[in-house]
Amino acid sequence: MVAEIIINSNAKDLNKQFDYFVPAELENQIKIGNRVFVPFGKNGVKEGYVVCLKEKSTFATKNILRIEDNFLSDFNINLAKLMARRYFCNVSDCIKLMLPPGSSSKNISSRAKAKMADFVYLNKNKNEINSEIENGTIKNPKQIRVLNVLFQNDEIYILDLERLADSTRATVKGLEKKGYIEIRQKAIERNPLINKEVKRDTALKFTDEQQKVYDSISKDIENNVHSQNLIYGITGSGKTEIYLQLIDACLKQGKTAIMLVPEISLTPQMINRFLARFGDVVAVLHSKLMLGERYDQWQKISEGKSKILIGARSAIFAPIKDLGIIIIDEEHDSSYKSESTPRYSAKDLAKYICAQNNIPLVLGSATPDVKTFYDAKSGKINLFTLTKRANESSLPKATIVDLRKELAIGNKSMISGLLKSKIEENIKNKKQTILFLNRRGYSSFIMCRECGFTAKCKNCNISLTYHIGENKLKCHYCGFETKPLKTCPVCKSEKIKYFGIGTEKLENEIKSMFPEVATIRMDIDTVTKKNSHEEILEKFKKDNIDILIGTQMVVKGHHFPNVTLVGIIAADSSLGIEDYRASERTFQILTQVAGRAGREETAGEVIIQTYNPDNFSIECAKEQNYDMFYDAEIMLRKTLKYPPFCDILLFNIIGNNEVEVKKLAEKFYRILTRNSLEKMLLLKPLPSPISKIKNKYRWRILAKCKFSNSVIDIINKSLKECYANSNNKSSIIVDVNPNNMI
DNA sequence: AGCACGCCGACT
DNA sequence: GTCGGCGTGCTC
Repeated sequence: MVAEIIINSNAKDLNKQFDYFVPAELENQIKIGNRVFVPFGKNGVKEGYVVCLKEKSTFATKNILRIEDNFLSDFNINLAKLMARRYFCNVSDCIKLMLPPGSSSKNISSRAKAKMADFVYLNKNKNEINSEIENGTIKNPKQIRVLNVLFQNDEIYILDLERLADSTRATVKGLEKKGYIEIRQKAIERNPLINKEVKRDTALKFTDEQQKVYDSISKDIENNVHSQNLIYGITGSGKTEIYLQLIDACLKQGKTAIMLVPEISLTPQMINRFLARFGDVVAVLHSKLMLGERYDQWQKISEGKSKILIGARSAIFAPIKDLGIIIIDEEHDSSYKSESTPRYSAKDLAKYICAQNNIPLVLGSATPDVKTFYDAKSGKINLFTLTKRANESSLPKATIVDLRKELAIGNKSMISGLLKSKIEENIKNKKQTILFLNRRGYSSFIMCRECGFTAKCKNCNISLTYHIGENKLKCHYCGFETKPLKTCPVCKSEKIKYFGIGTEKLENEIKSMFPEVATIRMDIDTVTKKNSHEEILEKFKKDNIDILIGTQMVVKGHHFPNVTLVGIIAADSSLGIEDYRASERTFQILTQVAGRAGREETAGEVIIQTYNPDNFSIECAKEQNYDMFYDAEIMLRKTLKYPPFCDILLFNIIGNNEVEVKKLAEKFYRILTRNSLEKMLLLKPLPSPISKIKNKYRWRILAKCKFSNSVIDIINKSLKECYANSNNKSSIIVDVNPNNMI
């Protein structure tokens, strides 16, 4: 028997199958998906995965050395192959996503393992021991207490035994030596959900709107029908309750469920809501878990102990069986698209997985992705609209402030007169305020006014940002740090000017404007530890801090009943980016930030400061009107031929040598042009907007096309051709509808 | 990717 | 002569 093996390597040349003999003694246990070790090259041993079994090979075949483990199914292997073709990467890169957490690590010692603990068992029967106690063979009271505890427990954790019997390790070990008991190592679960005393709750009564959604989708679960569904409803319209009851419907039919949420929304409150409804059949997977915790959650899912998985994007690869539904909450969120190899879209893959399993896919959002909404309007996706807010609270009142007029009347501060007076009023009324500015640090641009020199990172073609807290200039791309400049390194002038505003400067300005006010800042610089994100928000809420200043991190997760004012300092900051989704991003983030204001009985207020008061995405965000935004945006997309009317392909050419990068970009462009058969509209290769990051030079080629099977073939063929007998060390990264055009 | 092979210049 | 620089090609 011969097995086709994919070698675990990210080398371009090794992204193919290699044939190996299956030794006779392994023939009855070898399966597709096995992880194996094989001899490879002159005298190397490599890890690989069985992707196919067949009779014979045309190659001079070697023997498989051994089978390592068996975590992958046929479905996994097929999915990995499909992804490799579709996302232009190696099959082994995709397989790694599906293996237990920690097992793809090269360093054996850092691999996740089951956590072992000592458990104690009786080794003789109860009656025998009892008579020995009665006749005085056993007379040590500590030993008797230990044995008594063991009479009550078939199996007990050694520390619990010692505590319950008020004894010590010496006593327990003594009993083991005499043969009365046995101590065995057993895998225990590290549970991130432990210590959570959550009161169980039950299903809430649906509104008519909710009931309609539930009826339709639960029917698909029951009948094993694949459907795509969008639940479009504003915050507070009760999407989560529908999710909960759909998942409950799955459980009742012996099925399981995956719910994807953006990484940042995977907060304790969110998890608690699921624990309250479902208890310990819930598993979570996200990046903040320790490796061991992640491993155990994965294991629990694999063994079928967990029926519900809540996780960030990579949770779709978890080994859950009998899947009944996949739900993607906040489906517009950009975190569902991976920004590193493999650059997959969890939404697209979820669609595929649901179709393969004949189960419904549910997408939910208050501000759906323009492409999703287009598909919903055109009937490709079932559209369910929730119009009523469950708690009948009213939308916040929003006002736009024109910062140009502010400048004209001589206000050079970042806080407009109106916002200042509103903050004052809020402080007086003991209400809380959130100020949103999507840029961290103090100043983002440092220039010599004498000669025009600007402070740039030595590794990246980007200006350094001044951080006043650490008194350093920092690069937000590579982490490079240097001392702030007092004199210009070129002309020695002292006229160094710091431009641009960040959250640190905003905090300083607020503090000097309102000296006695308590503020708290939340951005990557203040959020470092495992739970710090949570801690800051908790502190803001509990200690009733007057003002929270933050980047987009403040947008999700928490609900602050006492926040009645939200100030958006610079609404245009995301408009300027060179990206077809700039308006969509701006609308979404503004709408979400605005939604933070006043969700209880007090109506909230939102002040939106901008230099572009007439921009439609800002205007629509002010009105909190998604439909109005969508209608305007879709017209633009159609005119300009942007998604959903076509796809944007970004080819990033990256390498250590500037000349080589340019050469490869031009070569690839020539090959692509020749192969594309007019199916793609290709733009000439140019240096990327940020032409160097982490000392790597960057060029790019942009293309517009309908991303079809034939286009995938053209690109794969062109990549192969381009890399074939080339000594160019630069690489080409293909990104379809990238989050980031930089 | 990692490793061997081989072609060429440099040097004891 | 022969040591070692790295470009080239192969791994079932």
